[in-house]
Amino acid sequence: MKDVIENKLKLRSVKPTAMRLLVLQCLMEQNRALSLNELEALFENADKSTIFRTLKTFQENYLVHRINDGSGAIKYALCDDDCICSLEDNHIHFLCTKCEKTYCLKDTPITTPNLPNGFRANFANYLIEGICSTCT
Amino acid sequence: MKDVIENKLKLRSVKPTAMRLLVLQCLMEQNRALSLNELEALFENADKSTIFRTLKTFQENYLVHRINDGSGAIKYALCDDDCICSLEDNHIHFLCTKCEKTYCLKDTPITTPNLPNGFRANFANYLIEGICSTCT
DNA sequence: CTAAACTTTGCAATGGCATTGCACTCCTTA
DNA sequence: TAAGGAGTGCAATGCCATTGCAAAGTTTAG
Ligand SMILES: [Mn+2]
Ligand SMILES: [Mn+2]
Ligand SMILES: [Zn+2]
Ligand SMILES: [Zn+2]
Repeated sequence: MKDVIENKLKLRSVKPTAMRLLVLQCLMEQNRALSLNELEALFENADKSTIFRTLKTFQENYLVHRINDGSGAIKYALCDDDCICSLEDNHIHFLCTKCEKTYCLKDTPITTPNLPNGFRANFANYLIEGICSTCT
Repeated sequence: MKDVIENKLKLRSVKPTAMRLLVLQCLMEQNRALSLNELEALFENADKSTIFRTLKTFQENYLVHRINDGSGAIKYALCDDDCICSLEDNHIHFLCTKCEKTYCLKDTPITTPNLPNGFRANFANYLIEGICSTCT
């Protein structure tokens, strides 16, 4: 288990510090997107800015992607191993308005529409709000 | 011109105060989504909280919809006259990363994907980032 | 092995934006 | 004409993201 986590870091050339291992493990265990505050709450004695910088490092090295779900706080979720956060890697995110949890719907790829003339797309953030399967 | 604006308000049963007429006119003239700060800057001597409450009233009466474009500030844009801000009224928004302007792509309706079992959609926010036609 | 150089962490600000309390003004109505 | 209600301005407040700085930990050259 710890090996899997360390490998994920090594794969992206990120040095495995204690904090990084913990945060990465957390993100792997929860299969959903977490906010900075949610992550902080899961640890008790870790500083928020350290977690913030951990996530920033992760993000810069394609270990996580950030999700703007309109909840006021940015959510972070694990990237796939081959993710480079390109337009092709973007996928739909779902925010349940009941349990307030945000999920990556990686099996539901984003279909980029035909844009008006002269518009070019680099990144897509497709967020669907509704009721999730456990809250139905 | 002023008639058109007043009619828009009457259509939604919103009393036409001076501020409301001004804000609505502003939103009609710019054909794009504006943030609270952008609107405030366009007026000089209007209070931000008044504009905020004006937009809130507009939003509650389907005169404007709010757009989360990840820029840090919520953007507001005019609704169509028959809009009730339902899932069917949701449309794609485009943020140009060069000029920082956000546009409603009302001609580019959102295709709601098939969600996993048990997930139900109520609202969609589909944001595309890229370069707009005037910045190309 | 040891000291300098670099990285990571913790703590305490800072800054931006949304939102609200309160008093004042303005408008409507009995 | 006075009372009630709606709209406005100003000044807070709160939340979240982000950063400066110094301490602690790690790596590397000598
Ligand atoms: Mn995701
Ligand atoms: Mn729009
Ligand atoms: Zn749920
Ligand atoms: Zn542009």
